[in-house]
Amino acid sequence: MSKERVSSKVRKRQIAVAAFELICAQGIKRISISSVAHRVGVVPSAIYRHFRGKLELLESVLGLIEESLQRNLSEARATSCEPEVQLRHLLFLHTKLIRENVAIPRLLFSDDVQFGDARLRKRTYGILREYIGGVRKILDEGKEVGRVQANVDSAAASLLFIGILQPAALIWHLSEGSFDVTRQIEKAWEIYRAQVFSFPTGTRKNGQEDTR
Amino acid sequence: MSKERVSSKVRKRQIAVAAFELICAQGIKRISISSVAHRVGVVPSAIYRHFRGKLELLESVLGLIEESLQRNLSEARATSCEPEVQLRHLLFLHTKLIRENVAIPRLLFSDDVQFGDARLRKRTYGILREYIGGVRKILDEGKEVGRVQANVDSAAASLLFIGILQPAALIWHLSEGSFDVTRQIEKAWEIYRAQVFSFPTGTRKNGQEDTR
DNA sequence: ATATGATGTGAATGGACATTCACATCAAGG
DNA sequence: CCTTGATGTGAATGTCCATTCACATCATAT
Repeated sequence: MSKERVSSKVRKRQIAVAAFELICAQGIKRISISSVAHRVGVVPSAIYRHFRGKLELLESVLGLIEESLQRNLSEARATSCEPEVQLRHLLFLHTKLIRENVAIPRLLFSDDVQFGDARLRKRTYGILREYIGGVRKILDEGKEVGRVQANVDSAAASLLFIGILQPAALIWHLSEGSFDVTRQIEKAWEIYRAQVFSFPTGTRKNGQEDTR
Repeated sequence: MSKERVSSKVRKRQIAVAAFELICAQGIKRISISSVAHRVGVVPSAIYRHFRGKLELLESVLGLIEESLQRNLSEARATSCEPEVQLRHLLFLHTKLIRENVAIPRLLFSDDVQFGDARLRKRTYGILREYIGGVRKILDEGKEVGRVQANVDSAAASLLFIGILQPAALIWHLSEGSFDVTRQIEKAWEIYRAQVFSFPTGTRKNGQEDTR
């Protein structure tokens, strides 16, 4: 059936990628050992030569997602030393990533992860914490050099950063593409940026806490 | 098996509620006609006296969710005529709702809805649009009376409002409750509020667009 | 009181799926 | 060449599930 035999290391990745792509295309519910095997060009039982079971396969897919997110983080940090530019670029990359790989939110929010094995949940938690931690680091560094408002809570701001995109992506998917996600992100970013970042001159004043 | 016979109208709701509670407790994947029937105290085939199939049942659960969200919206609007207070209260209600009924995000983001029947997807889309529309209305009214910054895009701001809570709820659930969701919401709201709402005096100035 | 329609039951059917196992085939080293 | 371990195959098993159907039972209107 398959063209050739391949070393386990290569097959393992092939299988994980196939599963990832299937989730993108059809959602989590429809991936089965059978469907993944078929996509790789192999018989279902062959999967078990490389994974102990479905759980281990899903863990492997989470690994792929982790890679993508980390890659984005690195790329964003490399673009500029300006925290605002870094974060803006990260938002751009994140938007792109999710548009092209619906599998990511799909899997991360899926039932299998959220209610399935504790191991999957912990793994997912770790991945998200790492990513959000990266965002937070950008903000904290920005604070040090005075580019980020000192009175902004960086933990909260890093999560809210995710909130810029998450609802938009959801609606976008439900609307079957008719919703203008790019515009939404743009406008939401403006709101976010204006509050989180200091102005270049560093002389913005707007009395934050003593008004209520 | 069941204590008594009940009219279809009542049973229908019982069944929908049972399904909703099961989703809360165990996630979507584990609800089956069997499990729902068992929870109601009835035999699986009895479900089909009231619903054409599983799809119709899920639609019915979506109806329950719609009710909750609309109820929150009404209650929030009734608390005050101040848009800021209304929105703050809505955030509070929303937090509470999601903490107590994990089923809501669970179902709305589930595979069954996102990749299942187009009908479910449209229904969900409608529910969310209605809810977000309500938020937007609050913001637009606020603009009219000068309580909301005129240069804020209300469509974007209403979606970002959802973004205050959504990522926090996700992390909270993954962390198995150890994450302090209340504090996160509080801080994120501060960021949001400060940018979206005008100050009581209406004299805030911070040059929005000419800085980059 | 009895006919009728609504509600509930138990058994049965068929499909999808994860997993296992005995066997086949290949690649590489002795 | 031939042994050995890794990779792949096809069939089989057992479980869970949605759905259907013939039959039972109740509620009520006539």
